[in-house]
Amino acid sequence: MIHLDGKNYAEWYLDIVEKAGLSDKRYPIKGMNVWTPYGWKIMRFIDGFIRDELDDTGHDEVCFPLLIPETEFKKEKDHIKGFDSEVYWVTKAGDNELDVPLVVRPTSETAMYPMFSLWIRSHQDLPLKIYQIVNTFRYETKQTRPFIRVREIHFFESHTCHDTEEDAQMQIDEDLLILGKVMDRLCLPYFLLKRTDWDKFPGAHYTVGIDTVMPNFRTLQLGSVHHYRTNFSVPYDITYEDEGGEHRHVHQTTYGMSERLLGAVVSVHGDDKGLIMPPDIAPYQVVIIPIISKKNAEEVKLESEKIAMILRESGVRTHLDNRDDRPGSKYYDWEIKGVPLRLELGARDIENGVITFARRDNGEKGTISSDSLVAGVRLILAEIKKDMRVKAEAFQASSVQPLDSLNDIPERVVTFPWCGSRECGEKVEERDIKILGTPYPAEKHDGECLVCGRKSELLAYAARSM
RNA sequence: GGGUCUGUGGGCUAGCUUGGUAUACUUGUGGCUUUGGGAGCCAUUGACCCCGGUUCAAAUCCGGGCAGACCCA
Repeated sequence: MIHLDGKNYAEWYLDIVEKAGLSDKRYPIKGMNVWTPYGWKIMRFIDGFIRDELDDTGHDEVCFPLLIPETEFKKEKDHIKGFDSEVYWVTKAGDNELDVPLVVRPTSETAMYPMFSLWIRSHQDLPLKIYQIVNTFRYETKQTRPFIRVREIHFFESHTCHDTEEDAQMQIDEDLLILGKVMDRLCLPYFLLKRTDWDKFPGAHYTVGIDTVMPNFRTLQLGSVHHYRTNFSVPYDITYEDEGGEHRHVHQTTYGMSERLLGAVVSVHGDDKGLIMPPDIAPYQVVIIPIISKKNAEEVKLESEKIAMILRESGVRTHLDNRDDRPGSKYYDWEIKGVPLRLELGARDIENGVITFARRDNGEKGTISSDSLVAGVRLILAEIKKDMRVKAEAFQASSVQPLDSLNDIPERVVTFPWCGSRECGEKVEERDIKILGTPYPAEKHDGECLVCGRKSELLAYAARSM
């Protein structure tokens, strides 16, 4: 196993992804990997939380076609410019060239919006709130990496239409509440930063990026929330009739996050022994290792089956490792996979009426009384979740440093006063860091621009990004 | 976007300079034995990325493709 530190994080990451069975990257297309069972189970839990939260806030799930006619794709000019260089095209069917080439969706605005214009007629149809969980395709030319930079991207995208800009703005507030709930379950801290004008989503009025810090102090963008105003509804002719009989363009938002969430879970929580899964998304929250000797094989086997059954019936995802193998070997296997809590049951435990436990996150060991098994397990899982969050938050907090001079840029997330001009922003970015944006919601920060010295009210965040 | 390097059983790897029988470890399978932190012994399956060229002969040399890793912008 590779030791994890800031320098060899990339190597560690690839090793863990393979050894934990999250993904098989031997599929013979660059950037397109196979979701293997353990990784897919985790992704399904993440998708499930997103689905629950979106359903609870009145979004409806849909599924749009993968292919988009070139004619629709080209309607919003900034949008095409942003994606032109990285879309896949379908130009042939059988032996025939297609009259209208088809784009394989890099995101679904241009697939959905022609339909929105049919669906929406009156203010009573608003707000329209839909989402889908699908795969999208982008022809990445940079180095690919499982979950973090891929060409086939598993993500969710929600799209909403509103009668007013204010209502659309309220949608963004709701999106951020949903984000908070999902990230709590993943034990992931994050920054919300309003992107610079030259870095916002192609076609957006503004973009809020969701970023988290990786062990090498680079930032990873996990997703984003966009306010489009009427930038798409005008070219796609999405209008509604208001109470007064006037036809108006809708205001739109989108919100999306991808499989990078899993990449972040792996990177932020993992250690030298492998993954550490947050209990909420762990395919197995508890693994039971029977400690068998020749004399008591039957008794230990029966007792461990009983424990597994009790836990399962109480809703704890439990795996009983019955393999004919040494206990130590099993410990290593499940540590790589990051199972939050290990229970061991042997002759000693049965005699004392207890079960031995070992926490994956901090290595702590102890015993739980057999009488209070379920309550004890629940309590420990809750503590693990809390401790994982606290630890990850402390790391993120420690990764941020104020920047005093452009001549000496630490390998950290840096903050500095910024006048907001593109000119000054580009001078900073010439130093090999990317401006991630300014805090969202906006905070007033009085200072003098680090570049030009003019009075400034913005605090900018910048970092090397993945 | 520019450059460097690599591709050998499921995984990792030797061999390549100097062309001729492909190495170790691990995993898998069957058996014996063992079980509170990666046990041991025996048997056994399994590979030279693809296409073309040079040659009596190519894992090895040459060209192209595909895939991967690293460095710089």
